[in-house]
Amino acid sequence: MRELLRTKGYKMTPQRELIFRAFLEAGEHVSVEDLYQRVREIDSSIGYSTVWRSLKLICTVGLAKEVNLGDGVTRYERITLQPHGHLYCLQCKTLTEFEMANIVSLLEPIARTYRFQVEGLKCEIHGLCEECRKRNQNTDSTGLTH
Amino acid sequence: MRELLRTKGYKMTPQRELIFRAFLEAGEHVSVEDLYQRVREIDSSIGYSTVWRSLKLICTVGLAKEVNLGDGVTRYERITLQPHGHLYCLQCKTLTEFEMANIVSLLEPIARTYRFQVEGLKCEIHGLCEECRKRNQNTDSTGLTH
DNA sequence: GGCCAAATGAAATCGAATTTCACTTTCAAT
DNA sequence: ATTGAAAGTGAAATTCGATTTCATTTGGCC
Repeated sequence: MRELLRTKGYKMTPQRELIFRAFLEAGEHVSVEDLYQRVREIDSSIGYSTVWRSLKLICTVGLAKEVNLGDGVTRYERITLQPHGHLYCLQCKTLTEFEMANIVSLLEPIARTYRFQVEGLKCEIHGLCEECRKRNQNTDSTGLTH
Repeated sequence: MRELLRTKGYKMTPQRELIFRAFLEAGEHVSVEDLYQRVREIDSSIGYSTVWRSLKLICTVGLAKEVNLGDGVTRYERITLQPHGHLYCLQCKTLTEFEMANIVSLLEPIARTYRFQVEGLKCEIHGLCEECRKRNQNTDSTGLTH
């Protein structure tokens, strides 16, 4: 880790050490706020902006990327070898990943058709997860709250 | 239009008349700011919040939906019969649509596998469009500015 | 015409993201 | 080990789009 940073001209610090570890140990898809809370349980002197900057840095060195779902909160997820899409529950905000290699092989020809240089592919299914649907049946019948 | 609103309990007003028309005449993918500028060229007394509320209303009555690309600006696009994905140029921010019926037929089984009730499907290709790539060759060699 | 819920516009507020700034720390070159 | 320049830190301030508030006006049904 220290090496990875150094080769790109960044310094290792105790804060980064802690934040990077917390990020890797956290499940997928943490927001700055999520990680900030986790980190401050261990060292409450670490500032929000340091966590924010560290997450940006983690992205810069290629270990993670931002995920934006349109709910106003940016999440960060580790970059994985195989491309995946997201099932996003509009109610509980839970993210589930699904394999999308087969979809990628459809998207790439499309990009080629439009002479587009691909930097990233994204596939999302927004809706209601099984748990939320069950929960809704026991309470109201509308499904969504807004 | 007036009827569509009335049946859902909304009133038609001169402002809405103008904003709705401007939205339909505008190309796809306008932001609130975009539409506000267009509208105020015709009637500069119309407020930003009215434009914002009208776009929300257009979504509510089912004529448009929000598109979020992670660049901090919400765009609105007319709902079309056939599902489409977006080619999003990270440099000039231009959106191009592509047909994705074949991808939808891959996504639906996935949703079913996860017992997910689908509310919306999204497919995006982020990258550089042909124009921007050409433009970059004539200036710098890095490609992206940040 | 008259009512009254809905709509409007300006300004205020919200909240996440990002920047500023004074101070501290890292680390490569002594 | 020392040190100085560059990078990093934390608190607070700022930014900026989205959203709400509120006093006032308006649409459309009686």
